[in-house]
Amino acid sequence: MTDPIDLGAFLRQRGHRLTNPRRLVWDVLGAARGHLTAEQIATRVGRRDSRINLASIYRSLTLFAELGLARESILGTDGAGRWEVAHPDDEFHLICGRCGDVQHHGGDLVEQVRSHLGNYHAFKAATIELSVTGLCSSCVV
Amino acid sequence: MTDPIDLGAFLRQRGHRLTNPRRLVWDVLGAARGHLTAEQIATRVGRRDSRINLASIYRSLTLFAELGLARESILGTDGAGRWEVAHPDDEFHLICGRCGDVQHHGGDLVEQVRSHLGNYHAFKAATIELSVTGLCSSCVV
DNA sequence: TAGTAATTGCAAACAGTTCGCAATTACTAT
DNA sequence: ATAGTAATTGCGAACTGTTTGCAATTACTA
Repeated sequence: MTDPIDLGAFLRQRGHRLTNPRRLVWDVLGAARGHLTAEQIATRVGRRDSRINLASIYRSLTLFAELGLARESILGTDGAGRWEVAHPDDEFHLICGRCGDVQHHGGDLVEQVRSHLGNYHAFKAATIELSVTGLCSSCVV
Repeated sequence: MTDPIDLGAFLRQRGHRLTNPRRLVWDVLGAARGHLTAEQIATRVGRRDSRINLASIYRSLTLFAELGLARESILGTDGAGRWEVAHPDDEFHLICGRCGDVQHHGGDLVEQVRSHLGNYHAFKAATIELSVTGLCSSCVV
């Protein structure tokens, strides 16, 4: 649980408005424990206000990403973007090939990767997208 | 440079046929130094035989992937798949945010990641997709 | 060389996302 | 509280990347 942000103030400070679509998308994103596709977000938002359009979901997500509030990653090869509340960069994704679930993991792994890149490859990493497909502990049987 | 494969024999052994689209896609893929989108492959194949359809490019690529000859990865957020000749899993991608180029790198980094996952997360990794966005040495200035 | 099943080209379908525009709405300054 | 104004929405239509159905073609086998 990170600090609850005052979304209205945050947006207004940057010249944006707090609207219903944005509030609901933000709520859904915050309540989700994992990654959500735009479609999933739309469904959950729609349960609360069915008038909200899919295009507005995308627009909200794009805005949140620009403001650093949310994050998109392309996980797996199904071509759909998954969204989540922005988290520090030092996390990676474990995608179970059987149950399809996406787990987050923190720790020093990504930091190791970052220093390796700097030391051996003279590459200044901005974002590190580390996605691993495999079998999670409950599926490996 | 890996061993030049006899594509015809390889395919026939597995009950497939060597066709013009497949040969040309394979040639293009082998001649490319980096990742190619399906569109790029289609353009290059088209220079050699303009009758070849985009759908056949996709079908060839899909087949090659199933047979382990080629590999798709979703790099960046533009949503387009990039294809390349299959390489051992222990490589990672450095995507330069300025010049847009994609570099391959081998080494022990991916192996470190794999063992970390096994040791600390009980996760049996199948494919490791490690993509890093940042600034490459010539762009970091 | 003929037979047959795999493969192609084409066009149409599809999924996910973006865009143009008129109608609406949140905020600002009275 | 209210009116004004620019940001934002909903809608549908466009767009990109990819897949699919099907008749015509083609590579392999015998």
